Amino acid sequence: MDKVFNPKSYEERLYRMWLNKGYFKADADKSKTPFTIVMPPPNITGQLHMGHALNNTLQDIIIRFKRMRGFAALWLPGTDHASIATELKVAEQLKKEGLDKNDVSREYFLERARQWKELYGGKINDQLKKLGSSCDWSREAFTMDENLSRSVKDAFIKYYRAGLLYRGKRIINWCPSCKTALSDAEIEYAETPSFLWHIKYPIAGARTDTDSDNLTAERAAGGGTANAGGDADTDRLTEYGRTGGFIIVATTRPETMLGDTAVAVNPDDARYKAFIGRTVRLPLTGREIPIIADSYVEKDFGSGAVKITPAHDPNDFEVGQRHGLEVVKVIGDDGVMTENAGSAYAGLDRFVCRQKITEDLKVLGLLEKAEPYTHNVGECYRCHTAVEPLVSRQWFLKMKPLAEPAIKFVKNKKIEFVPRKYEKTYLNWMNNIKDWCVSRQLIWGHRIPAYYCGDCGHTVVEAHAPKVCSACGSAAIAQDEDVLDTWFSSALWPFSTLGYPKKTKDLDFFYPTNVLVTAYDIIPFWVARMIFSGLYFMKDVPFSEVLIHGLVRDADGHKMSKSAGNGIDPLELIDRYGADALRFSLSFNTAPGSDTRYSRDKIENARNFMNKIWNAARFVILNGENAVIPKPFTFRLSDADKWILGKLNKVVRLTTKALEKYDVGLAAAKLYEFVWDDFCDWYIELSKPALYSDDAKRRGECLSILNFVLSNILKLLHPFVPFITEEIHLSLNGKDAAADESIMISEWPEAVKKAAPKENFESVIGIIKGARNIRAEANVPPSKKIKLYIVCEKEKFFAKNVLYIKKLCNADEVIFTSDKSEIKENAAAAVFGFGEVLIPLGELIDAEKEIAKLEKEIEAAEKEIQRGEGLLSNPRYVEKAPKELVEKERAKLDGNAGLRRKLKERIAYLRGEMAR
RNA sequence: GGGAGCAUAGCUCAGUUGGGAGAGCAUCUGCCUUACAAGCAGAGGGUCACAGGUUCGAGCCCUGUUGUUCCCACCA
Repeated sequence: MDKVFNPKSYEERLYRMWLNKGYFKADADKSKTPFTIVMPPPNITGQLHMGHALNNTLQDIIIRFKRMRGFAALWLPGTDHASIATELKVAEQLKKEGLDKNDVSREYFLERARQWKELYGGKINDQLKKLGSSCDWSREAFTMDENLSRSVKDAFIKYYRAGLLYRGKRIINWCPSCKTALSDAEIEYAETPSFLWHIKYPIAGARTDTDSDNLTAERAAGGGTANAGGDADTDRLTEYGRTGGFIIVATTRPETMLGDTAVAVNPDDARYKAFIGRTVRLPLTGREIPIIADSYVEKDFGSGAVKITPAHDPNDFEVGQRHGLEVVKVIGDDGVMTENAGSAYAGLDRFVCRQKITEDLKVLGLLEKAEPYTHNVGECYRCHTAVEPLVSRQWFLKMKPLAEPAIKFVKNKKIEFVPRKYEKTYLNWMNNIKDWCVSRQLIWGHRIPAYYCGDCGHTVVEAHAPKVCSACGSAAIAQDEDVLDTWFSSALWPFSTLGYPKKTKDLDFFYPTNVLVTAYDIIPFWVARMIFSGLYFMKDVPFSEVLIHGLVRDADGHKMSKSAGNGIDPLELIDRYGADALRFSLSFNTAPGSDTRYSRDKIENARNFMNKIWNAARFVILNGENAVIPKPFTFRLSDADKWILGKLNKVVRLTTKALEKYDVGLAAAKLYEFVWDDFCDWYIELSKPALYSDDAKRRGECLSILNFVLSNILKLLHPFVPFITEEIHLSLNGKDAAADESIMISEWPEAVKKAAPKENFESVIGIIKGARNIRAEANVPPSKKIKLYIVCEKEKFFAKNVLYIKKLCNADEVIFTSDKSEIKENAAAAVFGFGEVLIPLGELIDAEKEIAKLEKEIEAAEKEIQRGEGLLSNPRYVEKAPKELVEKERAKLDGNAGLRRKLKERIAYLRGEMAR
């Protein structure tokens, strides 16, 4: 073994070795129980970030643990085509070559996208390998592979035939600059200061000068600053009930008024009740539109009356649907006003038009006021152009029938969320679900398998294009231009990757999968959709558990992101500290499901721990050279051996239990504590007297236990830190040919028998700690040897372990006594489990200081006594609290009373000494 | 606006069914003791956000308040 811990010297080599030996491969081996995890497929545009590192570390810990537990453990990796993200990258690339996405053919674009995927798509998987991910790369899947594309087609066709897919008009978010539809997730909201314009809409039949003809006349006459008729009209504004008045509507987007097809008020709004069913004359157009009642309108916002523009607002669109309103599209795909906007406005940019309309309304006296107003404006996440909601034709998946079983199976605990609280996030979303718009106006993705007849309009949904229309026989058949939402194929991932729609052996064996590991932010997008898809196509849950983890944030609690520049690059961390340190830092000191703030401290601490393990192993291996080492448990165990084996048993149980519950944070913490505190700080130190002695037999026995505990530690730690544990495992067993196999395929440790210590070895440790404390407080130089008195009744037990005490306290003389009065020296004392430790300090002792210290201890003891007496004198406590607890309290009280007595004796003694 | 979470040591966070508050980092003191200074030994540090309630007993359960974070919607 190298003298220094240097992960770079072995990580790559070991990963290659694992790959070559085929340890990651999982077969449908009927003699074993399957355990399956499908990896959340990273985007092919992805670069490994801390989120991926956390996600995949967790999965690798679980799958390595299960593999060691004897399962046919499959971790299935793959990548996602990431429709829009990739399309943007490719379009960007084309742009650099002076090409516009819209000017090249579909085929050319797809070819370029495929090339892009070949070049960059595998990058993230190479990065996952650096992390140590033990996935079965032979099964690596891609959402646009032939098999998976077949699943997508199959799913679409089955949904369609079941009547769950329909085509309809809906408002979508459109970027007039990129000229593409955007999904909700691709919109960013920015607080933008603007105005809330209050516009007067004349009740039809009233005398007004609002027709566009009049406006033209007004302009021709050179007017425009004031309107003579305006003042008279203003008087009428507040008198809603009077014929010939106005209704005031408030809007942040005046340009859309040209497409208004109604004004809506709340049905319970007393101010407007009388107007419902009447009409207003839409200013600037002269169109007459109805006043309708809809509960969507809030009485207290703005004027309480809303202009309804079904073509350019999602909510208005729904209102329009409910009331059968006309949809007038006044803004085009390019953000320019259409002919429907009228001759005065057609051809204007939407924002120029807004300006002109407010001016025109002012001229007409129809602008009541412009109130400063800050609101959220949706922007294209890429070019930050304000998105324009537009009506278009899309495919929708009916969600209600699919959501129902998806809710039921979670409520019935057929699928469990870990931690439990995320079930609420899921159910909340499922219960409020709307039909899913699955079509996207993009090129890169799964093209919708729908064909339309150019002659009769007949629609056919088939895996292959029909030659002629089945309805009219025409050959003019064209496929739908759109592709499917990326999440449509992701939703099928747990079974499409295993061969669906074919009934393969793998699908039969590995489905349903066991646990899905992902961050909470994609529960709605992905987890929910996999659940209803799995239930629909496989008639079974896609996984029985969902392990949710949090996000990795920076030291200040902000989300790590490229644009903010606060991200830490996991590859750089691996390079500098090693993959194991990165992995351990992500599993240690974290709670399931909550975000972690990540800073350099954490990985440095983890690296230090790796270094600790490395050196402990070196200690064991170096001492074992040329030694005859018997098999463990073939000899009489020392008290220290029994103690460490008892501790090992405990940590085996705790770690196993924690990992069964996927609580890696707890498992890591318990292992850390055991390795560092119990094994390194105590057992290794305790082993030194034996190892440095001339007793070859005892030396071998001690080494036997050291080897045993160390090799168990390595196995327990292996899922967390696979590289270092493998490297040490191979060195440790270098001489033993049978054991010279990878730790990856070794068995998970079980608790051993014969380990429980007969006597409480903890009190030996107590003695040592007490003595060290005295030394430190009294500033006894570490090199100075001391004399130690142990006052207790169990001399035999401690005498057996006196070597440890001498070594670890640096004492050259240990004297046992049961009668303290025999000690005729000036000494400082400490109390341990069964008695007291005294160290004669001669001139070094400061009696005053010692007395002060003892008095403080008496104070503490008295507080405890008071507490205990209080409790025990309370009859309700004695009556109701568990008996063992009451007994424990009584014993404690006795102990404290004894302690107080001893301390007082001690003070009296010191005072006597001082008087002398 | 709807929903969820969080509030514990200077910092980052654990704390299982209610039964005397823990870790890592940081701080202070002393040590290169032949595995490890990326280390060893020792020490200090908390009104468990606030106010009530249930209970013999509350960091934990209930109600309210304050602060804070996230998700969804995006209200003209």
